[in-house]
Amino acid sequence: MHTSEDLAAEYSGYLTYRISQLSAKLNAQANRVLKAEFGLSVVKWRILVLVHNAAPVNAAVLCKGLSMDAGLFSRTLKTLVEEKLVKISGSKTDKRQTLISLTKAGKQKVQQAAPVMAKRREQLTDGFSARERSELMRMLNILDRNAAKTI
Amino acid sequence: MHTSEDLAAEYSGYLTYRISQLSAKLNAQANRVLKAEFGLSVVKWRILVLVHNAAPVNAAVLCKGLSMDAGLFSRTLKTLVEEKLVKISGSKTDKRQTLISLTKAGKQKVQQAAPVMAKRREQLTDGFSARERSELMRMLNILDRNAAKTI
DNA sequence: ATATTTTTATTGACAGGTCAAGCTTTTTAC
DNA sequence: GTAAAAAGCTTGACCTGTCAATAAAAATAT
Repeated sequence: MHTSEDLAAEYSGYLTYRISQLSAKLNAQANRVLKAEFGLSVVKWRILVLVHNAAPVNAAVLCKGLSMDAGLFSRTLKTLVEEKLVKISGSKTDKRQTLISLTKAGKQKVQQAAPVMAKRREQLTDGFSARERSELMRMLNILDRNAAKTI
Repeated sequence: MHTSEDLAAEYSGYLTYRISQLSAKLNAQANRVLKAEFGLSVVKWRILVLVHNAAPVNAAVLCKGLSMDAGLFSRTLKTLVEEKLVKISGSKTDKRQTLISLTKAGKQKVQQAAPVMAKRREQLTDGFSARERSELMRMLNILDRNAAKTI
């Protein structure tokens, strides 16, 4: 008879599964921190960060930049507007677009959360040398490229 | 004004984001292949593989082995039973448990899909030396451990 | 100029996944 | 031996994320 540890060990050789597990863990954790301390979700946080660095910017640019689904973006943006963290205005040059920027409260939120999230990222690679860190990034790049052409 | 490429490049230094993106990409791809060729999902596939290697086994062991939510597992198992890929029977020794094993059709499905999925995993690390492959696994282990204690 | 195609954004429908409540059975503590 | 706690599983409610359909505006082609 197998124990759950046996099975976990067996499955852990599956790279795709490993990555999926790690991603889920990191995501759940980030969501917990963001919600508890700032009332945010990961999706909201990502949008806020990009808007902070690029405002005023339209939805299509953000969606592509984040590889985010347009529907998810649209709905999340709506709640961010309701929460008065971002504000939108119609573009003069293209009436389809809505230009997005942060409100004062939105900027404050980003400035509060940024150091916490940065620290979290640093802790994640605790024990990595600078060389290993860049090696990891290089490997992720290759995996990403291979994933694009897989099957 | 920023382009979506600018934003993507900017955000790509965020390790957690990179991992999340890669994971989503791999997951979507696996789902496409599994659905198109075998009528499966990733969740179903993972369950089938573990049951194949460990049957007869109960739900709790599989859930822990896959770090899967018990609710999701229960519902997915139900459809696998309806699809006649797995069969369940009550345990003699513990009346709470249901023992899970594959039907003949379930075994066939695993045997058909296994090589396809194995090839996919191999392609993913195309260009990696054996050393790099194990180095990647080592790094993922560290990330996983660090994630456990982060914030 | 006008017709066609593409882009931008929103919406509805649905599958994937999480969380808490509840029920039965087993284990633990006294 | 019985009460309390924990384990195994299911279900309901709910949130996230994906996909297809739609509508308006802009770009392109002829």
